[in-house]
Amino acid sequence: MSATQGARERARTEITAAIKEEARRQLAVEGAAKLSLRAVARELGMVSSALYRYFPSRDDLLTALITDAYDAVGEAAEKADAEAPDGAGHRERWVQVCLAVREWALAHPQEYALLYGSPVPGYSAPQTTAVPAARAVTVLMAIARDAHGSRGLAVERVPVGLRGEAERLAADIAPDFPPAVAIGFVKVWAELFGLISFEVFGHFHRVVEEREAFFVHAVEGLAGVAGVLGE
Amino acid sequence: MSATQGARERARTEITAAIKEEARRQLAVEGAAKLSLRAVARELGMVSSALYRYFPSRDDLLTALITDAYDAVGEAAEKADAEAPDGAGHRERWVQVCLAVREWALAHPQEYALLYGSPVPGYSAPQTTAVPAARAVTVLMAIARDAHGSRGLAVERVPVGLRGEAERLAADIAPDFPPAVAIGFVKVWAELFGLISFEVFGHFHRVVEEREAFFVHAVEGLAGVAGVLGE
DNA sequence: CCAAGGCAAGAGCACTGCTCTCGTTTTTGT
DNA sequence: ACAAAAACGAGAGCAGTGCTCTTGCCTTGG
Repeated sequence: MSATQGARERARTEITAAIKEEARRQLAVEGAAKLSLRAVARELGMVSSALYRYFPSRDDLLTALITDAYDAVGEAAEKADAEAPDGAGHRERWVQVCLAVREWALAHPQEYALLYGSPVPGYSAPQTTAVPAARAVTVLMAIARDAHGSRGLAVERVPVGLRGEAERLAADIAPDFPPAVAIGFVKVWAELFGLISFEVFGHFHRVVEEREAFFVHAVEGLAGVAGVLGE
Repeated sequence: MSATQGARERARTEITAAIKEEARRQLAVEGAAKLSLRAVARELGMVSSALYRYFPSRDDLLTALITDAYDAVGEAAEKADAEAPDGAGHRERWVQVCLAVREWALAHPQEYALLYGSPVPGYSAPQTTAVPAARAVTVLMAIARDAHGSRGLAVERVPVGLRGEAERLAADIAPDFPPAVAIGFVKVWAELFGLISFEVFGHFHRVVEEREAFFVHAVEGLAGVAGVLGE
């Protein structure tokens, strides 16, 4: 909080960062299952019990990594949107953001697995991760919103049985969205991560070869479902 | 192989099955991360080292569970298709099969996570699981094939940059499919599991409430992308 | 300046996957 | 039918894990 903090406090934040960094390193190499508190401590030249001053348990370390990872993917999405060329249409922005998320996932498969793979313990982080988790989706939502504002939105109709859910959903996540757009958006959100997960988790092995082109084609289709048209 | 096998051989298959059964039980309760060989052995009244006569390692036990799980979801899909009413259109069959996969996943979340969540070790099963893994997708492919045969197929066009990939893909997975259908089918396949994974892994918590209706709406949309029309 | 609290270290507990050895039992080859 | 070979269960043991507790040191705040 303050620029000049006590030496002890500074040491604490530094060591905490070092622990997370080393944990992230081991996570990338061995995967979440084999992430070992003792190994992290060993590599940092401290004894394992000392590490518990910083993280009360292994799961808390993992939760911290999850929060950071959500932030990282959110930042990648935000950066991609910000760097989109000025004249870019909504669909082009959409594709660029999706590509950024995919590339982050491919570059950090184990961290991605922490976020969108199997939930490791019982339930790790209920509320703490909610805010950073929303960053990436907020970017895509903003694009849909812009498309909506400039009438670049066209969406399929919602079946009657789902109309109540659609209205409730719109009210919850984006009150300015028409219910049909809200439903379409959630669909697309989940489907996007189906595409990324299949690629990251190896299900496209010996199936899809030109993966980036395939991905772009797919998310262009998804943009249509979310109602994000071209220019 | 033979109906009358030696007592030893019969005991072996029985014990192997008992081990997998108990492992599956523990998997459902605690999750894959905490599945313990020793706990399984303990529950079965044998010593842990004896278990290694049946599975060379913990990962091999997991691989066996994965194979069985692929078979289970494949069987669920096949059954749903077989039980579809006689006059059912292609789209209705499609939805029923998707629902069956989803319901299996919701009923066996930990086993589902083994298949479509984070790949646990490095890579567990390369070729062994390929055949059972294909069962479910084969069912959906058959529906698309039937739709194709009765001209119930209409699919978006493939961009030029992806045309080569589309042809190669069609030749690999379904030579009787037009390239555009093959591409659309793979897209839909991945997106379907995005929907299921988000629901099973809890990403729809406090987002989607009427989940079955939402799912049906979503997979009806996917049917369209795969080119499977109504009646 | 001194008590209070944060800190690192070590020992220790209960648990894990896995290996090896050692008798016993079943199957197999002659 | 008998001996050799293979399969098996039990136990001890190794290296590793998450986590707790106690013991001193040292930086803080009053």
